[in-house]
Amino acid sequence: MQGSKITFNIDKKQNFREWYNEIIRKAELIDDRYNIKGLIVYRPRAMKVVKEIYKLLEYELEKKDHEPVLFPLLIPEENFQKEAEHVEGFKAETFWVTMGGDEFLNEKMALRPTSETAFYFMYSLWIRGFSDLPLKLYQSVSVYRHETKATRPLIRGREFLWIEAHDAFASKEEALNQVKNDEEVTKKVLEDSLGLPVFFFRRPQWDKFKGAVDTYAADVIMPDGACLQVASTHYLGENFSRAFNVMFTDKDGKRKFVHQTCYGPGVSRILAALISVHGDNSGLIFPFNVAPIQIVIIPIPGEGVAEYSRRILEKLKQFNFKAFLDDSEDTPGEKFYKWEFFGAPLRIEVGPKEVKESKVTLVDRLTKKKETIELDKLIEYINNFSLNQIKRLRDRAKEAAEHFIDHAGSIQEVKEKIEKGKKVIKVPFCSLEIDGANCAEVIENETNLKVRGELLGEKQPTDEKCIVCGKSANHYVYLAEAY
RNA sequence: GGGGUCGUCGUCUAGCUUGGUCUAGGACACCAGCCUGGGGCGCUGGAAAUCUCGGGUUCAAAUCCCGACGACCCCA
Repeated sequence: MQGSKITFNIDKKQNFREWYNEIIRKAELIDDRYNIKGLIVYRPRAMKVVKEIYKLLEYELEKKDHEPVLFPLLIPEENFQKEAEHVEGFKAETFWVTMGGDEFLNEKMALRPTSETAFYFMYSLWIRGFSDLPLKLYQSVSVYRHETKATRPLIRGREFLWIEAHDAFASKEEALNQVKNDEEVTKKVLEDSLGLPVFFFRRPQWDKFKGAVDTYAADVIMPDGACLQVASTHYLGENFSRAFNVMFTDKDGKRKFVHQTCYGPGVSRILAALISVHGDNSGLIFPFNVAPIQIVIIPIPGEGVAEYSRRILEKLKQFNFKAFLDDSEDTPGEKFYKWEFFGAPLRIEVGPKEVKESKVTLVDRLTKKKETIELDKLIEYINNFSLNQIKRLRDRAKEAAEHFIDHAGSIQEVKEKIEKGKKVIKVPFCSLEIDGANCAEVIENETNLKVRGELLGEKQPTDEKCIVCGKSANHYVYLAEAY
């Protein structure tokens, strides 16, 4: 692994898919040579980031009163079939365990594609009275879906990592409020900590989670302008509590069904977005706070350099920075290229000059600008850098996303905007209820774009017409390609 | 769901059309030794592939045929 020479020369803007396919393998993030379709190995460089992403999400969820649990991987068919719409939605892509040794099982068991039917079976046992509510639990696990479409590493796999939070409330209002809560968690982690701008939509009825009343979802705009759904939150109403008989005795003494929500941020996909949005033609760029190696020290051989660089490494470790001293036999130039490719946000160069003057030379991965400072100022500099770098990454990502966004007042105009390279187009639209499905289909046939939904918290049209049927428009919806 | 391209050392590949000369060639990476060192791709030597798997045709298969598995691309 040491000293491996990387030749990487793919233009991200021109050829994003190829860029992505190459970088995830060459940067040793994943290995998709595992011999089952759609299952990949997460290598250390990816797994370290995955753990950081989990940490951020779990921290925010727990701040909002969620507690961790771990449910079994297997769900008995009996549970699975309780909510009719849910089974319909998932049965085509569920893996089933049918045998134990040589014996066929009496009842087959599903490899969880999602865990509503595992959680709510237990919720019916746990929830008695209003004092048991709200119940807010989450688990950090992998789920399994027998994807029939083409799989794509980290983006669409038959196994992927996520968190699923399952919340039960006494009232509809509290449940609906949880959706806003989930939006906040998503934005806090994705935008504030990871620098990934998200668009939080209410999805149309024809595109909702099977079994939900309403689905809300966060999309990240990828470098090719297509949307990647990185988290979704579902208002389940009483659909599942009725199916699983999850009831409580309210303050008025009456037995009532709980109101539920569930929230699923997709960690695999968040990683895919992180790689895609921040990387450039020289390789990966990680935000400082989640980088597997935050600071790499490259010695330029000379009098006292080895010892000086070891001293710096020790100091950085003392301050809990993830630092690495590359004292391999490669030439400094080779190391520069290598660590830029691997996305280390900050590089320290130390050579004879620095040793003599008690200084260090720092290079920012993002701008590649060099700066030499006093060794004494190093920690202060890094603290500053970590705050500052995420801001710059976020601004840069926002700019890249906005570049794709536009609006239109007719299908013709949508087509013109597409011609001009726009990929996410806001239009007035009749209805997100099932009666709008026909218009969505027309749009998809004409433009290849899907209706992603209405942006939460955005002003909706007052006297505009749907661009397809001409009926009065109730929503501004965003049209985009989707992963 | 439909169509297409492809699978040879760790990686990228040559060979496949016209089966035998392939005991499978190269480059990069790897290992050993040298050299060098502030933006990489110097030297010498070494190890590394029963050609994705299963079947078939043949005296003979990386090469031809069938199937499976896997990867990528395009369309719905």
